[in-house]
Amino acid sequence: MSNKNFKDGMASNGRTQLSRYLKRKLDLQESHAEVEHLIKKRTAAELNNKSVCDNVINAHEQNSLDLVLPSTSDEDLHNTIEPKTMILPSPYHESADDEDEADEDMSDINNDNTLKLFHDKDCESSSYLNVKKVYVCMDKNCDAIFQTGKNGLPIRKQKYGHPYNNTRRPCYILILPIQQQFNYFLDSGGMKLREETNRYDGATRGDVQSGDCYREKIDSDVTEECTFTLQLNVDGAQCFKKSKFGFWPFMGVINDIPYEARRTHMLLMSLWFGNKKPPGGPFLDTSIAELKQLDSMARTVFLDGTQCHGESRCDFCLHTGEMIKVGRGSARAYPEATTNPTFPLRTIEQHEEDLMAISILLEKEKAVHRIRGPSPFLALTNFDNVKAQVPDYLHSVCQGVIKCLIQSSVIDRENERQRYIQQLAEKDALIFQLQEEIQSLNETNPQCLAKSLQEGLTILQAILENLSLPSTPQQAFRHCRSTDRRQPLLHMERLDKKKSMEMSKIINVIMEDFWDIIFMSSHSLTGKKAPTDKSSNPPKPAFPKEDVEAITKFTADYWETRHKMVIDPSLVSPCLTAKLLSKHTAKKSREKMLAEEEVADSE
DNA sequence: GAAGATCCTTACAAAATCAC
DNA sequence: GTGATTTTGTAAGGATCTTC
Repeated sequence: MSNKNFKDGMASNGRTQLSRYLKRKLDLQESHAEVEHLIKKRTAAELNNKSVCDNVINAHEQNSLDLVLPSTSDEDLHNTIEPKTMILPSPYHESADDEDEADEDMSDINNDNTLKLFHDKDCESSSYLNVKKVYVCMDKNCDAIFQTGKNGLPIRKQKYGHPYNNTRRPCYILILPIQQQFNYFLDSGGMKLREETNRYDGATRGDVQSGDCYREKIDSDVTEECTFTLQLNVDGAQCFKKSKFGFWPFMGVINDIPYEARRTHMLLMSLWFGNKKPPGGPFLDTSIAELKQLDSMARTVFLDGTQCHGESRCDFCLHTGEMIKVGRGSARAYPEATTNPTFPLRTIEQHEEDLMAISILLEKEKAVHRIRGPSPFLALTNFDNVKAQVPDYLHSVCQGVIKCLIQSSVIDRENERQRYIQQLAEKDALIFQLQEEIQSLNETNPQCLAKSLQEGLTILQAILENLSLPSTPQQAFRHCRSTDRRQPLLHMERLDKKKSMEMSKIINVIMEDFWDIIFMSSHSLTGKKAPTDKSSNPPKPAFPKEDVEAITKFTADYWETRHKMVIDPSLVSPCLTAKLLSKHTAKKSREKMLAEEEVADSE
């Protein structure tokens, strides 16, 4: 900000920084007397530097505006009056001494009585960085500014709004001095950083400095070599997940320095903390009532327009939009225009005409081309209310087109999923039908499956007696039944390899006859969890104890009758374990093979 | 009947638990 | 503490089935 411009802004009568709207009114002599009166009052207040309240520029979700601020050189800064904060003129400023008179002036511009409630004395001042703190009513539906006492804290009994409750976490706005931050930036070599980026070659595309709008500003007469431009950004965030309290920083990013420097030299202009969205506040000419309607679009509040889904919401043209039915309600849509040219583009001249029309209507609630009143940003020098706006990336793109595309994709996926679910249900029905057939067959031929091992061994006995192979366990079983048990027996605690294999084969045959691979692969001998099983899965259930005892008894009987040996029952256990292991391995092998086939099919 | 694929059996190792 | 037991995994080889 140049020293000259800054001084002009600080010490002039304020007319040069009036909004175009007010200047226009001045030119047309519609309200010449009242405006002059206002200017006179405000200028006095500014020179006394008693208030910074008008400097608070609250924006709302994900809005970005471009404005041009004349800069000061390093040298100029030392000659500049060191204000506590940078003063941007506002028609709402008033001194605390002539409160009543100022209230009348404010009411001429904005009928919102809430604006009358704020005075500089209602700020809590900080000794560090000259931060001002403005307390706002914590009530959800009230944006009244709390009057503060001598200690800087809100007094309990408030003239307007609700009484201050010091047991509740307060809502407040921190107003940080922009000028002081800007000085720090310049003291840190800001001018040098600017010179580094002032080498646009006309061909290389960048994020900001190669933009047409930016180049137009830079190449125009309104800027000087030491001019800095800013992007204004604001968005809100919760302090932590599920917190009712959030904070909304209003920040300025200096365009005219390298990207990394932009991130390290951001200007924090104001900070809202509270359990609700930030009020337009006494610093802006937006009514509190309209602010209550604000649900997402800060841009509309701070530029004083309708909401994003309102009529003529496009920031760049006068497309009014069309109402379409959505569900049980309706919504405004902006279909692609088929005519060419489509709709006239917005211009600053048309914007001023709209503001004039509004002033004639004197009805704040009626919007003209979605404009309800002059934007407070118009008070900024060289601020183009139309060109300064950039597309609302968050709401127009992320929550607009992209959201629709994602939803469309999700719907396709959901339809596909429903088809698969239906096919799966048909397969399940088929399986259920086959199971019923199997059950029916079992019932008509009960000898196919035994209900217990004991019952099965009885059936097995009947079958074995019809076989003639002496080496089979079946015949051995028959043999063991017919052998004279009075012969002397040999007690065996270990078996040689040949007999061990024979025992394994006998047990394999018995188990194969009575259980399928699913049952055997899903049971272990004892039901204990495998030491090598690191998963959290439960251990396999134990094999039925009575069945183990039956097999052991049968094997012992067989050995006794076949080989005239009394075997140690513990010799049977490894054979059972080995069989269960083989089925387990086989099942795993099949599953692995199927998985590989599925992978191959999918590829 | 030969060749290949698939399944089963066996041996061995690792790790944890249990009984002594 | 030590050895036995149990469970699981891997690898190798054999048995069985399928195809030609």
